[in-house]
Amino acid sequence: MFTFDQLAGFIAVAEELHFGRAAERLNMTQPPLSRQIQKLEKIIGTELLERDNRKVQLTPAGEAFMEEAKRLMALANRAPVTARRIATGRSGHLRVGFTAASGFSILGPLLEEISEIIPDVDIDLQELVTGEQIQGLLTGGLDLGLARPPFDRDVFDSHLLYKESMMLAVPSGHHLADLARPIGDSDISDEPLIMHSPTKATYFYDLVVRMFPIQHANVIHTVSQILTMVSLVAARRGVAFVPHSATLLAIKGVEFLPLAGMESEQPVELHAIWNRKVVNPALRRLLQDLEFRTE
Amino acid sequence: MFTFDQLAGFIAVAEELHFGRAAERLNMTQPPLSRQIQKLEKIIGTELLERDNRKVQLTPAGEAFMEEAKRLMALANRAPVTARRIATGRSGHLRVGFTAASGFSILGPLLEEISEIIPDVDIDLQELVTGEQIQGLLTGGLDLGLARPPFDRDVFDSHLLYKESMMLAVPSGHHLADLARPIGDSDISDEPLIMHSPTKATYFYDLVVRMFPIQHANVIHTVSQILTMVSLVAARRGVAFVPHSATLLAIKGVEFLPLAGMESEQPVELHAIWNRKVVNPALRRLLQDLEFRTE
DNA sequence: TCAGGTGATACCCGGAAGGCATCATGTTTA
DNA sequence: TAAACATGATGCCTTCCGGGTATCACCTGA
Repeated sequence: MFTFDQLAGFIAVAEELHFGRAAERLNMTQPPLSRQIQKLEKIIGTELLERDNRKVQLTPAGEAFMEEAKRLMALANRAPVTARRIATGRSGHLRVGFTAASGFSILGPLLEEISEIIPDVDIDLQELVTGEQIQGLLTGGLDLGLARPPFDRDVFDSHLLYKESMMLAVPSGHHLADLARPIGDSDISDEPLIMHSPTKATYFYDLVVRMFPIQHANVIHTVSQILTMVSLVAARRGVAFVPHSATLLAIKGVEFLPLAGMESEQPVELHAIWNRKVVNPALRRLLQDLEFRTE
Repeated sequence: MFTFDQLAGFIAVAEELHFGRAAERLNMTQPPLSRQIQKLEKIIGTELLERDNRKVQLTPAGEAFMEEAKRLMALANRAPVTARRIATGRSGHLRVGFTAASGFSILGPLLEEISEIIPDVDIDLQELVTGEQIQGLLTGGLDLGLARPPFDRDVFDSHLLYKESMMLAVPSGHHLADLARPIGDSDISDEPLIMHSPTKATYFYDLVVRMFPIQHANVIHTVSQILTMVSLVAARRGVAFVPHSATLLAIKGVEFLPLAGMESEQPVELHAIWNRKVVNPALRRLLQDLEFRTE
C-alpha cells in the first residue's frame, strides 16, 4: 500500500510539473521526492508521470490517479475533523424521550434551546411514558428523558425543568364553573370522576389521591393520557384533575378551574433525567451548556 | 497525518473489538498494534476506542471515524486498479473523428468491434472533415480519425479500412436509368452536375475530375457533403458522383447507377489514421488488438 | 486468593526515508 | 561549437519510525 506522503508528493509534482518546485512546496529536497514518486509508481504498477530531462507531464493513468489521490487527501483531512466534532458533541445524534404532557409546554422551548447549543446534532424525539424512558436510558436506547419522579437517583442524574399546579377540567357550562372561588374537596364529592390509571400514570394517580379525598365510587373512567382525559371531559363524561399545562390544549367544550390550596403549591414536576454514565458527547456538551447540575 | 497502516489497524480492532485477535488478523503482534491505535488517537485528537482490561468498544467519535476509515481504505484500494486499467487501455477515453460518408457504412461495425476490444472505454464521436481530423490528431484533441488521403505519412500511421467504387446518383425515372449498361463518359456530357467542392471535399473532387471528363459548364451546384448531394439529386437538380456507400442512404427519389470502368476498380479509400506518437493507452491497445499495422 | 486474560510499557533492532553530494543528459548561450 | 545551465536520478550516510520479545498492570471469575 502507498502512503499519504507519497500521495502528497505525487499531487505536488503533478500540480507543479516540476520536481524541484514540488519538493520546495513540501519542505523537502528533490532527491527523496524523486524516489518517493518512483516507489509510488512501482506500487501502483504503472507510470504516472512522464519525465525527460526537460519537462514533466502526466500520463493518462496519472491523470486518473490524480483525481483519486486528491479525493483521498480531502477525505483524510476531513475525517479527523468529523471525529473531533462528534467527540466534543458538536455533531452526532441525541435521542430524547418525552411524556405526552410535557409536549404541550416545555418541549418546544427546550428543543429551541438545544438546537442553539448543539445545532449540528440530530435530535430523535420519542413520546414515551416515564417507565419506558427509564428503560431506554438504562439500555442506552435513549440519551435524555423528560419524565416525572420517581427514578433511581443512584443511576440517574436529573434537573427540575418545570413545576405546575393541578387544575380541574370540567365541561363547558358545568355548574362548578359558576362558582367565583377555587374548587374545594366538598364541591366534587358527588361529581363523576375521570381518573388516572394507577399503573400506567402512577405519578398523577399518586399525586391526586394524596392531595384530594377521592370517592372511588365516583370514578367512571381510568385512563393514562392527559389528552384522553380532556377529551372525555369535553364529551361531558365527568370532571378530571389535570396539570396546568393541559390548559394549553385548545379543546372545545372544556373549562379549567383552579383548585383550593393550589394557589401557592405546584406539585406537578417534570425533570430532565439522564444516565449518570453519560457516553454521548453531544449530551455531555448540552448538559454543560444548559448548566444542569445534580439537584 | 495518520497512515494507512494505522487506519487498517483501527478498522481491525474496531471490528474484532479485541487487540489480540485484530493483531493476529493483521499478521503482527499485539503491542505495536496498541501503540498504533494510541498514535492514531493522538493524531485525530480524540479517543476512538474505549478500553478497560475487560472489553473494547467504540466511542461515538470512533464510530464516525470508522465509516471514514473504511471509505478511505476502499478508495485507496480502488485507485491503483483504476490507474492500471487506464494505463493498459482497458478503461479511459477515446476520441474518434469520422467523415460523414464513413458514417453510412463502416462506422457502425467498427464501433461494435471497438466496444468488444475495449468495452470500458468511453468513445467520443465527432463528425469532422478530413482536414479537421488531421488538425485534431496533431493537437491531441483527437485520438483516431476515419479519413481520406492525403495525409503526412511521417506524422501519421494509418490502416486502409475500406475501398469502394463510385456510383452515379440520378433522380428516379431519369432516362439514364433505362440503360441496361454502365454509364459512360458520353452519357453524362449533357447532364446537369452536382459537384464536390474543390476546397472542402478535395478528395472526392480530385478523384472525380481525374476519372471523368467533367464539363465544368454543366456544374450547377458545388457542395461538400454527400448527403447534401443526394438530397439535391432527389430534388431533380441534376446527377452526382457519389461513393457506393451512399446507396445505403434510403433517400426516396434517387437511383444509383454503375459507372463504366468501375467494375473492378474501387478508387474511394477510407483510412483509419492516428498520430505515430500514440499516447492514449486505450488507442494503443485497440490498434494492437485490431492488428492495424503501417501499410 | 490465585490463575487467566487483556491491554500497556520497556527495550532492542532493522529498514525506510530524508539530506547532501554528485551524476547524466539535454538545452541554451556566448 | 563548447561551455554553462537546468533538471531529474543515484550513491551514501544518518536518523528515526515501527515491529518483535519480554514483561507489567489490572480486572475478573473460580
